[in-house]
Amino acid sequence: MKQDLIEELKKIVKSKGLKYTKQREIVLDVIASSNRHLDTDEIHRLISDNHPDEKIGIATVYRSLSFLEEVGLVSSISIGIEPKKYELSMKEHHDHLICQNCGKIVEFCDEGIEKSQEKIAKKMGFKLTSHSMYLYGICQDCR
Amino acid sequence: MKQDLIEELKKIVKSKGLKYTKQREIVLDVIASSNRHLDTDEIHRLISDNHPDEKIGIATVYRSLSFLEEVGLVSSISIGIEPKKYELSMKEHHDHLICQNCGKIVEFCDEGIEKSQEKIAKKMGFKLTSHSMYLYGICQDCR
DNA sequence: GTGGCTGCAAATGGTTTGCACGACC
DNA sequence: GGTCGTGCAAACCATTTGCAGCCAC
Repeated sequence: MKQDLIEELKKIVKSKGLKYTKQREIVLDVIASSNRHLDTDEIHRLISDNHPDEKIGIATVYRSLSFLEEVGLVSSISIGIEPKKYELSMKEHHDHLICQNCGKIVEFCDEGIEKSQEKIAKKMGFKLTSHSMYLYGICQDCR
Repeated sequence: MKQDLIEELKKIVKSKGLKYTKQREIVLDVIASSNRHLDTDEIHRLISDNHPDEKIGIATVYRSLSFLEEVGLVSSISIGIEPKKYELSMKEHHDHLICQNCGKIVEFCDEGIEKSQEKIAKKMGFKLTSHSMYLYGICQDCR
């Protein structure tokens, strides 16, 4: 599955007449390998940890993240005072529950909600392409 | 309703032993008066427009926004490269359908989805306070 | 070979902070 | 009167950018 992502990246890069680089692959790999949402700093740190042989400048991390987000492989979001966090966007679809106190993000997927969304879109004459949903609240640990 | 917010703000401020100031009221008022999500710049600009008599430094805008967010009167979010945007968190709830072609935004509210959200939150141990949902697609006129 | 990409360091610009004055309780 | 809040400008710092060398194609 991580391999699929890399193939996807290669395809995108080629179709745009751009270059495939180890750096872009590593940034994507780090995000794909994490089961959490990562902020820029964590991503940079994880690269040093997981790929000690490679040296990737912070500027390249930023450039890669922008690139990956622009082509739709990753997406980012920032809630309240939390720093911007990145995650894979091709990951099986999911929505988010966010604790307003500790910033914890829990992912979930609900068939019923997906169906309702389609129904509403149709009623309004929209052809849906994607969506994002964020539920805010206080998690068990913070109450 | 805007009056209710101001009362709420006065109560919060008093309960914390802090001071009630015109500036905090104006920042809250500007956000409450808008039907869109506003970024910091727009908020600062709107203050100059709607309250030409008052001069509020940008630093105060930031401090007021942090304060209002901290006490839960407003909330902020940033998705992708979009700048951080603020909105009332107590506002009557609604969701959004956005046309990716012409930018049209249609608001709606669906009872079924709200119910499903509550159900999920409960299952995950969250106490919900609010949520935001954005459906992206192409509207009838643009097809 | 050539254009895009990287690393470095400098520049940028949005956000925060220190301080003295003014406003609120 | 004593604090807290504000305005201003300087400080900060995460992010972006310019440039020379490097690498993928």
